[in-house]
Amino acid sequence: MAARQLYQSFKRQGIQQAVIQLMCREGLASVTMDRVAQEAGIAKGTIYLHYRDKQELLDDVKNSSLDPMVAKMDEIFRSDVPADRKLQTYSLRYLTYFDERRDLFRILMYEREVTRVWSSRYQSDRYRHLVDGTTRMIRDGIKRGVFRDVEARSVAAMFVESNMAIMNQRLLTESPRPVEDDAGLISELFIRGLKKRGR
Amino acid sequence: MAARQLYQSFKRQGIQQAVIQLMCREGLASVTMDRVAQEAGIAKGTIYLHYRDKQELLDDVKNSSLDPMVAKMDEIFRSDVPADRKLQTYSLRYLTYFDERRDLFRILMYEREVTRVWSSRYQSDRYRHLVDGTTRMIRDGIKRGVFRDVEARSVAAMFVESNMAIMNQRLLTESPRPVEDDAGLISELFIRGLKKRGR
Amino acid sequence: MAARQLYQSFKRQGIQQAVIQLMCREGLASVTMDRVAQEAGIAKGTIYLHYRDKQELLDDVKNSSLDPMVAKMDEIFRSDVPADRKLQTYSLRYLTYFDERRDLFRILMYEREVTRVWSSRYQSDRYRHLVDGTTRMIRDGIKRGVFRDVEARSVAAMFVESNMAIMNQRLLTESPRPVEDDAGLISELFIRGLKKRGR
Amino acid sequence: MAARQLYQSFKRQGIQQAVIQLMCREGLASVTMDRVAQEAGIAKGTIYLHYRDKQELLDDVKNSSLDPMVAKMDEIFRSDVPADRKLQTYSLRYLTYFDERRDLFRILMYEREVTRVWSSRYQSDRYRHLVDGTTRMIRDGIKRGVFRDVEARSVAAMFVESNMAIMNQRLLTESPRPVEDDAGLISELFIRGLKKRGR
DNA sequence: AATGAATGAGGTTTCATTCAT
DNA sequence: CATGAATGAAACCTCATTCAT
Repeated sequence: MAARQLYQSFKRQGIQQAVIQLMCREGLASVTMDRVAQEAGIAKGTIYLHYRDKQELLDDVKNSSLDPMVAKMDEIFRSDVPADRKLQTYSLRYLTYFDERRDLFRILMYEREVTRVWSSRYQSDRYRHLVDGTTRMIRDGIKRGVFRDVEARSVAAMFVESNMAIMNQRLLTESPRPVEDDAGLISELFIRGLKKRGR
Repeated sequence: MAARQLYQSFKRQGIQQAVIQLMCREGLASVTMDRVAQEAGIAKGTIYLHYRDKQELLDDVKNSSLDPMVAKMDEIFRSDVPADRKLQTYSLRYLTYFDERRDLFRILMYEREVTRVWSSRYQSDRYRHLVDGTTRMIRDGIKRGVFRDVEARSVAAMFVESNMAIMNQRLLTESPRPVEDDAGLISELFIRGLKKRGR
Repeated sequence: MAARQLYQSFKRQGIQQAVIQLMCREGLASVTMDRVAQEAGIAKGTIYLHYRDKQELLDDVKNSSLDPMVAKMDEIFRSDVPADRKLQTYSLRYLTYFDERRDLFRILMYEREVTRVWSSRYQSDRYRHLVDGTTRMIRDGIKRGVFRDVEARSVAAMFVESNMAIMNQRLLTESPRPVEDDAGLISELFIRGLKKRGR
Repeated sequence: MAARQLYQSFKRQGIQQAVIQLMCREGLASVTMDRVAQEAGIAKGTIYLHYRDKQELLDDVKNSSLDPMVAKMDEIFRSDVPADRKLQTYSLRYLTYFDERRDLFRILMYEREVTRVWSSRYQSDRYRHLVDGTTRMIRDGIKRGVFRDVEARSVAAMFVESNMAIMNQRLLTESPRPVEDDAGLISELFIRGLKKRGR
């Protein structure tokens, strides 16, 4: 049984890899079930043994590409450091994650044909999860007197989006400046903005 | 001559309306050239007298929906008020614009099939235009001693994206709180973050 | 009345010219009624005042391009010189005619898209006319004892086609040899082939 | 493997047959991918498993109809008989080939809409191949003293085209005379024309 | 006589999905 | 489990022709 699961998982990974290769090499327009099967070295019908339909496959690729990032952020949320330190770490790890997968995400996010794959990030569980974690983080900062009293959820959304903004700018820049600089810029701005007056 | 232009423009509006109706009612997947023609009450071929192809039509819908917003922001950039005041006005007008077209944009931005219509907003002229204007605004604030010395372009990107973030949150919320509250939140955060120390 | 006719004829020439320009410049695929009207500087509907439909227009272009050639050959048929001399003149004038319109006919005859315009040359009146004239010419030669007794019509067909063959070879050759050489080759071959034994 | 190939070939033949049936019965205008599929009793999409596009299908029909003829002529070129005898055999076999497929070629060659299928025969490999073979044949005849010294290539082109001319005349004639007569006429003409003087 | 906007039938091609082997 | 040939709905686009002005 466990063996079965493992095998399934292994097969799915091969198919996902094929999709990613194809997307990176030729754009989403080339990601047809035919081409995916060909690239994965299996028959077209076999894909349907692992995925109900194409959408499920693409969603799986999406999730597999971003879940590790969310896990990394979760680690930060759970870590035992001051809230302002967490903000700094979040920005640094977030930007670094996309930096290390530049080739994949540059295509995933900007190729015109790809965009449709992504359901709006704003209503996605993943986005909400990041905002939720950040919200708790900020509330914790407020409770501990590190931050002043603000509407935590809205600020969290802005923080998450600001990191996205810079991540996007970096992906679009041929040679972005050191990741530490950008991460520092974001976190400093928010830390200042959240600082209690007179402190 | 002018009459011809006017007529053309009138016809194009009718087609755009058909696209918007269709998108709102049934999602972008239903926006086929056949359906658009049917909805507009004209023949399929007639659309092609006004638009070279489907992409051009969709782009036109996109532009017609957002250009007025950009124009509004431009007014702010050109206005003669202090930079911090401009930030406040930007947020208020920006959020209000989308509030007033909730029905259109809720669908334009979240229907899975629609997304592809939008070339990535991060590399679009419109996005760049907003960031450019905001950058000049911030630089002006720095020069006049209203803001401390920061990397204006990055902060501008964050400000623009933060407004997008809140706009998105509002669209997704059934009954969002007063637009003034959210606008105030964003601008206050950035004004604080940009304030000169000791001031 | 005569003025009306003249005007009609003038208009038709303009349209024909447009077709020829278009075919030479962009290939038959670009010869749509829209483009023809545009090229001729008139409205699309106006073409239909002069031609029942597109086929009639194309046929007119075809005829206008080849009728002068047939007329030239007719002159030869009617001329008062020995049959063998006529064969020589036919070849020379025929090849020269196409030489002088190389640009037009190279496209008219070899561009894949153009071919369909031509109804088979073998059943065309023009082809038959040439074969008929040549047949009479050969029969005359036989009657006058210049040629031996052969099935005139078949030989005529071969002669006409042989001239076509060489014409085609010349059109396809970048720098064909002197037209006199090729014309001489054809006529000499047939004159020999038709010569009475022992002569 | 061999079985797969055989099956593919079998399927393609079915599709070709459908095209031919359709062309013969209703003209090329009726040869749409829809009708072909219907006639072949398969789905439209299935055709595209065998042919990249319509052009490839039509080319295949063309080639399959004419390749056997070229093969027959090649046999003659390779045979070990005197050059003048080869000319006779060429004409006889050539005319016979088209006689036996009268129904197909009468439509393939004269239906107005069909013509476009044929890229100009003058620049086609097939035409060149025939002219090449005939050229070698004539050169051989010259070398062996059967023919006088002529520009072999031009004469070959004329011979090939003359056979075409008669073939065409026969297709257009309801009841052509015996094929031996026409074949004899052509070969005799050329043999005489190529004969060394005084022989 | 001239215009040119409107028509809409008709064409080619793609590709996710199924199912018999 | 795996295969891959077959399907057929559906999409986009063209362009000859008409007709009200």
